[in-house]
Amino acid sequence: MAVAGGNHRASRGYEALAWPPAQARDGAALSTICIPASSQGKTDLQISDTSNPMMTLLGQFLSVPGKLDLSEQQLDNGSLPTVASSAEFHPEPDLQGSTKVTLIGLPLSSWDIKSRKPCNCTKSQCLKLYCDCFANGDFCSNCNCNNCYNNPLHETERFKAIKACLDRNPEAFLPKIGKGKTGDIKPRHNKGCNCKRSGCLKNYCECFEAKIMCSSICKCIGCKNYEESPDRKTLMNMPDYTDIRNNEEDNSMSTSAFEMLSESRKDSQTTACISWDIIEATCACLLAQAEEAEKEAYSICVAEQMILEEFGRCLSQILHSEFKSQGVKVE
DNA sequence: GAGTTTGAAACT
DNA sequence: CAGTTTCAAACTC
Repeated sequence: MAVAGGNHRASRGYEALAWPPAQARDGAALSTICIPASSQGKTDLQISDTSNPMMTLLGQFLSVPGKLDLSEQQLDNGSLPTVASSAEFHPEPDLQGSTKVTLIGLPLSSWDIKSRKPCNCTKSQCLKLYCDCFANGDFCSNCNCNNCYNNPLHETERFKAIKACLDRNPEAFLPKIGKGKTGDIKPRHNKGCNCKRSGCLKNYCECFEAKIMCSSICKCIGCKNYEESPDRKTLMNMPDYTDIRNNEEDNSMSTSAFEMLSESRKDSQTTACISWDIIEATCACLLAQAEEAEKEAYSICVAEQMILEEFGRCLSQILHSEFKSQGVKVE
């Protein structure tokens, strides 16, 4: 997910969105976002400040169950609503362990779901991207990890870790496998791999692991993971690799989950969905701003402005991701 | 199951 | 930004 933070503050679109509005800077209470649960698992947001075009726009884009109420007091004392503890946060019953969307609200591909395995982290506390659970935006569940902080009992630490990851890389939680350039049929790794010794024909290679070819953006050395590679063809003829061949057939029909989602979203205009992890990450960013303001002993007014500005950046990034996934160019 | 290899992520 | 270290998964024996 591309929630803004750190060096990402001058993000594209932020200025154009003109957030926060002037009237929100003079000590007014923070806007409240109420997200009523629905039997279908999602519904439109109810925005308390409907006179605010940004909030209205948010309401059009966000569609999640539960209720998230960001009050001034909560931000002041750091008691942001959390999945585990907040009396004002009512998640769906299957929130944990069965999240089927990524941090930017995209459904997990079949590959993502299939690859969901218990982690074995020992040193990272499951709060770094080394941990697949954390990287996928999930809590650890039925894992074999030690000293795990990637759970509802350590949400403060988890928020901070998410914030730190997003500061380093605003796209840290975006799916690694994307659609590629406009017009491309097959998916490709968004960053490309950097393999040196595996020939990109072992699961060490993220491209190979995702059952896709390496592309021009890969920086691999001695790559054998390309269409006409003899080594790759030999490998594909081995019995254990039937699923890779099937995956290629799927790709050739241009029906990846990612593309299907994009197409369905185009049809539905502005309907979209974000995960709890987006909300968590956004809260983490807001909390960080509140903590910074407190640390610097800023006035409540300034603190509110900082938080609102951060909120605006988060919204900007969420919308950017949304536009990007729908193929809408926003500059 | 233990040890080794690998490359992404994190750090300097 | 490049080089180094850390980390956990993949792999080998």
